Amino acid sequence: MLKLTKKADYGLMALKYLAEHPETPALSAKDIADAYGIPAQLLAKILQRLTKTGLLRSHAGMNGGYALSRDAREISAFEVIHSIDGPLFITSCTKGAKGCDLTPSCTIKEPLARVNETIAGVLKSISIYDLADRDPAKAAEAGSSIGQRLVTLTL
Amino acid sequence: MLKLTKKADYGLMALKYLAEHPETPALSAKDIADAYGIPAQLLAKILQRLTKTGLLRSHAGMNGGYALSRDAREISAFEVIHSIDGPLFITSCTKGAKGCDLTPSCTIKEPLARVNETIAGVLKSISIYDLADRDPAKAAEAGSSIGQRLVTLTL
DNA sequence: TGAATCTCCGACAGTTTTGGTCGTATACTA
DNA sequence: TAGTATACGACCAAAACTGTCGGAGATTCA
Ligand code: FES
Ligand code: FES
Repeated sequence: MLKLTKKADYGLMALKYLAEHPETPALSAKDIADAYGIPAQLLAKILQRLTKTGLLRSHAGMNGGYALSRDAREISAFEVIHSIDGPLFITSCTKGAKGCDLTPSCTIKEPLARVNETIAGVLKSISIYDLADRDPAKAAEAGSSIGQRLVTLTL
Repeated sequence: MLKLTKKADYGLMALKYLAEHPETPALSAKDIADAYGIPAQLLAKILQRLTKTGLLRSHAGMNGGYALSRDAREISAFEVIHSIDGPLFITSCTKGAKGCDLTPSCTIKEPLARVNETIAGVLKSISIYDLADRDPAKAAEAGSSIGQRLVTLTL
């Protein structure tokens, strides 16, 4: 139904939270989970996956936790979603592993792949920083035009 | 996982097929299903839904079947997907019925809604006609630049 | 040393969503 | 009236998603 999983949602929330607390050296999974009221163990697993893909840096032991491995501006929503939900593909037949059974007959795939790319492009153009709360003052100062991105779809 | 359902896929295929056969007054669900090798009964249900939402016109009885209710250029992929998969979109908490349980804490929803809108825009800018096979000659003549759409994302 | 805190990781059950089937009622044509 | 085709709802099986548990390793601090 073209919606991202709750896990990816949680992951984005967590990264956003980390981006909003750059001063702290690390935040534990429980800290973040409590902040949003989401299952701690589940979030832990999500953060672990994000660590494995290099978006986060982890530190065990007391006062340990997770921290962004790069600047929030350098982490795209696409990377997060991709890390958690795996390769992102619109077409129900994931071309990755094995082609769809009815690949020969279906000629719809190619144009949809373009759409897919476009959506990926949109997601790639959004960084965690974009998601994080800006100063209300800043938002007011800039009026409504906080940011704009142009995406081209070639079909 | 951000992928559209097989049903929507089937629906798009079927419409594309209808768009490619404008001469025939109507095509039965079985005809189309056979052409692509997809379950006939399932496709029938899909076409019925598309009929109910006004994208198709149906006709029972012998030599009956389905036909596009408008020009293929006037039917967007968005409409098809929306008809089949229901009000779609990104955020795991469907704002439609009832807000998510943790709506207050989650500040990530608004920016994602913009992304959502952008994707919807992409889908809306694509018509069944765009999906249908063009004459190979035509494609060659026009070179690679068959069509381009611009989508703006405001965040 | 050892207790406390935290990450790491696989396995597992409960629920929801999908994909697909069946049976039947209805509409239209010849 | 027989044959074809849509309309619709109930139903089921398989897959995906969400969330939980239990244990194993790191790290810090007393
Ligand atoms: S559905 Fe698999 S190739 Fe189109
Ligand atoms: S997950 Fe429900 S409001 Fe964000």
